[in-house]
Amino acid sequence: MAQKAQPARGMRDVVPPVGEVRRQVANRILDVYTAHGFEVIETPAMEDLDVLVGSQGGDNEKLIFKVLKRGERLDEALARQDELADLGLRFDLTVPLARFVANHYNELPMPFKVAHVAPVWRAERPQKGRYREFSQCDIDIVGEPGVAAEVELCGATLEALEAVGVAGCTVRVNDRRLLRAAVDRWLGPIEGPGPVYIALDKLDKLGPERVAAELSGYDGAGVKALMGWLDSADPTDGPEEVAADLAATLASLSSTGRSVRFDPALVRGMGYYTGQIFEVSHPDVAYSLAGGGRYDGMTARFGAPALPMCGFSIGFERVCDMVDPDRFLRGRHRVAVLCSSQEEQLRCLAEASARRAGDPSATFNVLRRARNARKQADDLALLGYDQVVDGAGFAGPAQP
RNA sequence: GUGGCCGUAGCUCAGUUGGUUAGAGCGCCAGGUUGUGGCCCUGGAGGUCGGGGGUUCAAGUCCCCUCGGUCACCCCA
Repeated sequence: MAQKAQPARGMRDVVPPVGEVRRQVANRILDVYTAHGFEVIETPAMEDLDVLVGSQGGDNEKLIFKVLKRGERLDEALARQDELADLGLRFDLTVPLARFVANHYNELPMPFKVAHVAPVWRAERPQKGRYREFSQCDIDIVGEPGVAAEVELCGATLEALEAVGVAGCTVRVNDRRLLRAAVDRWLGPIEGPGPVYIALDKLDKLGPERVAAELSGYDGAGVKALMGWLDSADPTDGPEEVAADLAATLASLSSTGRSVRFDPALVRGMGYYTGQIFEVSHPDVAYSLAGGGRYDGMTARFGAPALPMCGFSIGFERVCDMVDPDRFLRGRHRVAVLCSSQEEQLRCLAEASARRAGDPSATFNVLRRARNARKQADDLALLGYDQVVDGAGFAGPAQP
C-alpha cells in the first residue's frame, strides 16, 4: 500500500498561491521591524531539552516535541529507564532568545533590538487558528528597563499589522506586578501564583462562579474581593511605580492614535513575565493575534547577567488567515509565455532572460502549452498572471 | 487532556431494508475531431471503501477499538 501523503498531524502543506501571500506578509512585517532598528537573527529549531524545560513556559512545556537520544546513548537510556530525549523543538522564540543573548552577550550592542521570525512547535490538539507547527514574528528589546521598550514594541507590532492590511486591532495591557499585589492583598502571599493567574484569566469566559470554584482552596471572601477588584480595577490600584508605568504606556500609545486599553483580567499563561503584559485582539476572531510582555532576568538562567528584556510576538498564521490575498496577488506584472514546440520554447527562454533583466520586478514564465488550454488559463489567473502570450509572438524564429 | 460531527479514486461526491467483478463528474495520461490547443468523442492509469477486530452464508453499509480530519472546551500565536 502506498504511504499516506498527508502531512503530520496538525501540520500543513503550503500550496500556491498561499506561499506567495505568506512570503509577502513576512517581508512586510520584517520591513516594518527593520525600519524600527530591530536586527534580524535566527536560532536553531531544536534546543537542548534542559533549555526548554524549567523555563517557566507554563503549559507549553508539556507540549514539547521531544527528540530521542541517538545510538549508544539511547540504548543506555533505555536500559536504565532514563530520560530518552535530550533535545526538543522550541515551543516559542522567547526562551531560545534568552539563551542566544546569554551566549553572545559580549558581542551584542546594548540595548539590543532583535527581530526573530521562525516556526515553533507545540503538540496541541489542532483546531481553527491553532496548529502544531506555526510561525511567530518576535521583536524584543534587551537592556532597556523603562517603558520606552513596551511603547515601542506595541507601536511597532500594530504598525506591522496595519502594513499587511489588518486594521481595527486593539492592544490590551496589564502588569504582572499589579496582579501580584492584588493576589497578595486578597489571598495573602502565595508561593507560586501561577495557577491563580490562570484561573483569573478565565473570568471573562467562565464567569465569577466557576472561577471561584477553581479557587476553592483559598479564602472565599478574599476570592470574591479579588474578582471584584479585577472587574473594576484601574491602573492606579497598585504600587505607585507600576501605576506610573501603566499610565505612561497607555498615554504614549493613545497619543499616537493607537487603540489601547487597560485590561485588569489579562494574565497570560507564561510564568516568566515580570512586568507589563500585552495582547492584540481583533473583533473578527476569538483568539489573540499577538502576545508579549516583559520578562526581566531570564538570561540569568544561562549564567549571564540578569538583563531587562521585553518582547512582542505576532502569530503569523493567524494574521495570514485574516489578510485579503488579492491585496498581495494582484497588481503585479506577470507574463506567461505558452509555447507549442521545444524550438519555440528555447527561443522564448532566451528572450525571457533579456526581459527579466530589463524589468526585475516582473515575472516572465516560459511554459509548454498544456493540452487543456482553458484549465491552463484558469490556473495561471489564480497564480496572479495578468498576461498570457503566445510564444510565437514573444520570440520570433531565429535569424538564419 | 475532554467532547460533538465526519473518513468511498488526486478533488467533489453517489452507493436504496447488508446481496454479483465499487460508480459518476472534474482532473491526469494517450488518441480522434476541431482553421495545433478551450467544445465534442474514444480509450487508459488511479480505490485492499482510513486501519484493525467482531456479527453474518454475505459488510462500503451493522457493532467495538484505533488512527486521521474538523469544530468546541482547556490553554495559547
